[in-house]
Amino acid sequence: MSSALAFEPFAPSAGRRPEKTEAILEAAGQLFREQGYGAVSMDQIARAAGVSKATVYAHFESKDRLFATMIQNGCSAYAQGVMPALTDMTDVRAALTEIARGIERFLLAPKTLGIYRVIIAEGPRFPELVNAFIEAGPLPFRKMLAEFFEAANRRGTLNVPNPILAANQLVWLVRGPLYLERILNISEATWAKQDVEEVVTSAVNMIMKGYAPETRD
Amino acid sequence: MSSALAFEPFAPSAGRRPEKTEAILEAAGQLFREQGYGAVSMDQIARAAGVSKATVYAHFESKDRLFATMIQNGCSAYAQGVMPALTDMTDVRAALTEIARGIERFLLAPKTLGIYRVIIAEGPRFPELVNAFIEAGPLPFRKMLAEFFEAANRRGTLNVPNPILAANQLVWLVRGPLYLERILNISEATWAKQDVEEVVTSAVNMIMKGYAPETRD
DNA sequence: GTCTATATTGTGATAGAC
DNA sequence: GTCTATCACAATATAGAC
Repeated sequence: MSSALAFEPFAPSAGRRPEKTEAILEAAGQLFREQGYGAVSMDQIARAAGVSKATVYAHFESKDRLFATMIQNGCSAYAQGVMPALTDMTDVRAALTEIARGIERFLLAPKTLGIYRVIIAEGPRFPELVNAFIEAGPLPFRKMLAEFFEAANRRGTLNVPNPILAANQLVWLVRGPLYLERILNISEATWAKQDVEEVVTSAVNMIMKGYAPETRD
Repeated sequence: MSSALAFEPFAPSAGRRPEKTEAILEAAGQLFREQGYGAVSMDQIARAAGVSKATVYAHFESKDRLFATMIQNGCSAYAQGVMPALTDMTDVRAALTEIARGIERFLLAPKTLGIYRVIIAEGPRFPELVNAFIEAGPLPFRKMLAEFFEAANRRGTLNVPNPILAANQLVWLVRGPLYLERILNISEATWAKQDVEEVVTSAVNMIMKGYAPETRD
């Protein structure tokens, strides 16, 4: 029923109207991200896209394939949106703060969290999808951050023995304190929420102090 | 179809065999955690538990209710297993290391991650379940860690302006670098995995340096 | 290609014997 | 309470007209 999905970026225009393909993908994406794979029917998708169910099947051979294509689409956006411009390296604190804000803006955005939700949920059933997701998003992002730390090492502005680990730490120092409350939509009454600015500032401080060049220990 | 679930710890022995209740819950728990709510049928659960489907319905009035009870069960285990004994406070580094190891052992265990997977996946459909989960697990754990940092403040061994934030940071400094690779079962080839000991040691270092008492900045 | 109407399978839930 | 056999329905997928 699954497990044999190809991952071309989706070949358009074999006679099909691109506008409808787009509408179907967008509707499916929103529904899947909000409600998950199992809870969404092809009828709902067709209705939300303003087409008939048969048309959906003319564009995508199965629900599995539509789901896979939607994730692929999201990953492309992920890979693009997640790459901030790291031009200015003169002020490390400023650069780290910029990166931290980018992490908050993108990795904690509802759309990104929706993709995470559905990838985590359906990962066991779609192993190839997990790999495609990792390679399109987290992996290049982690690499880019590691390169930032390596550059700081060369300049002597930081002392980072394991840049990959430091990249993960920075991501999760920002993301972690806000992750649960956002991906689970926790009510304010239940869970005292964290202040975004404080999370960002503190994360930058932790990295600066933890990897300060004049370490005596 | 959902949204009105009560959350008593499940009243047993209204004539039902406790052993079968247990078998059903265990089978359902494992299947739900591994495959998610939608992908598991009541037939599968009955077969895995070694009973008939009608028996499952004699013990649990619906699939929703069975799911909710299973999550509740998992949360109790969560609340118990997650609370380490924080007796010795003389050596802060040793205490932090012990806590960090506990985080790795419990919050990254397959069973815990399975509960997270299914909670994240079905959260939007079961809001009450999310609250119950938060109050049974993450909330008391965060509070306990925050109290640890407050105690360290009083002793002067650490200087932590926001103990709740610090608690989140410690959790995610350990959990974050290992989270994706474990909850998504990423293959070694795709994602260079982190070394557990290094993650733990570095997390403790970050906290110690970031919240050292003699801060000059 | 796109629609309406339909075939078919799987699944949540139940009736009735013991 | 537990089983076998069955219902009722929803959802994936398709046939056939245009």
